[in-house]
Amino acid sequence: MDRLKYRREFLAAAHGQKWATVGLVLQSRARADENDPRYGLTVTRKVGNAVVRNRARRRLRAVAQSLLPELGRKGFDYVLIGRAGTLHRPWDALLADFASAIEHIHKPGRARASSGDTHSSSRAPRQQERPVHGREP
RNA sequence: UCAGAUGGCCGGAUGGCCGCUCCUUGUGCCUGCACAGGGGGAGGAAAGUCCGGGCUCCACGGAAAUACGGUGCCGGAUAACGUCCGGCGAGGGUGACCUCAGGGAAAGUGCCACAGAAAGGAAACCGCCUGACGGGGUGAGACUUUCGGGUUUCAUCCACAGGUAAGGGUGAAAGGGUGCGGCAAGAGCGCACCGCGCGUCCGGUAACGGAGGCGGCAUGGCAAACCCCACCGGGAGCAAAACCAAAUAGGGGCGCGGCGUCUUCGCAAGAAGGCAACUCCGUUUCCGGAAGCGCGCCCGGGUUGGUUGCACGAGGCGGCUGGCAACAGUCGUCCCAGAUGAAUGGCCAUCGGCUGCGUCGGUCUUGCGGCUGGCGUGGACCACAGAACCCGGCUUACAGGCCAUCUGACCCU
Repeated sequence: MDRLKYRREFLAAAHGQKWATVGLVLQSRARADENDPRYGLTVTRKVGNAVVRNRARRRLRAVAQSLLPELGRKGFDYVLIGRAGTLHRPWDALLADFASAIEHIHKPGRARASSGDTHSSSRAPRQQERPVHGREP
């Protein structure tokens, strides 16, 4: 599974759908293709020192690698953001956090952007999905 | 046994399931990737980025000076250091041992708050002492008297003039300290010892130490105030730097072509021919050149991606030799992280540790309670902390534990 590597990809995801839970914050963006889902990780200095940030990032990576193949949709980028609760959240609860977050993001009533249809998403005025396409070459 | 001192070391373990990265071997459509087997994969501080180097680029005639910055007892170690080792001196501790920004204050300038009389070529606030033929007050005595007093002597107080740094008081610090003599009272005024300074001899590579001599106290403290002296230092940093590949707007260079207009052919694109030259320069024309234009090529720079730099090194471990040691030499052996939105792990179980509670013992104590051991049980419990070019240090953080040597008490033999 590919990971996000460039700053502009993270910025694009930050403008997409977003859902926060106790253990993590999930952001997503619909790409204009039908490739496998990708993920990126973000843990800011606010969470703690380098050791704490590394541990939080590894837990989030394990979450993404275990659940994303079945829950992630093709053509989507997901960014998992660590928070203070990521470190001591029980493992099952952390998995449940991710599952509920991805469910909320793809819920049909929330935004039609979740359908993966890029043309309808550009017409939807709820979220700033449009600059994503403008930025992509 | 208890309390310490110094030095060194470790800093969770085992298993299962699922993953990451690098190397290597094999197979496969062998470019790139996939699969399988094997192997490596965070620290003592990886941290702070405070010093010193290697390496890279830039600058530079060797270098020196000025400025600026740093270092500062002596000797040694080292690639180098502000580091380390061994000494010296001063201070602290019963001791093992620890601490020290430890050059120069008779080169100069400056500062020494508050308090205090005075803070630096001394100074008289209190105190102590002396003074008369003199001034004032009080008391006592003597003489005299017209009984109001007067004269005079002594003591004492005040004022005055001087002497005095021993004492008090102020202060971080008051111009050597202690003792004896001396003196009106005092004072290095004299003497002895200590301190200080100067030179001699001895020991030591030296810092420095020791002995004896002279001086007779002059030279207060602060240099982490300026400063002086000695020594060291060019600047920036791996996001350094080199290379490759793309796609670009603009820049520079080279080469070629060309400009306007008319006619003919052609739907057009364009072709052929004639006439002729917009701006600048060579005074003008001719002619030539240059720039503006187009095309092609090249150069350099920036952006993005990739590769190198980049892990065989002032390398680790062990032995021997030299040295008190830091360390050096030599022999053997080993290859030991290499990520880049950043790998080195996620989850579970068992053990271990820590800690709270309960309970049962042991021991010390009058007791409260302390120490220690067993069992049960609980705990988002598990120190500080994550390589980023690499080394040598320093500093800071750190649950718990181990080892060695040494010191001081107490007990036993």
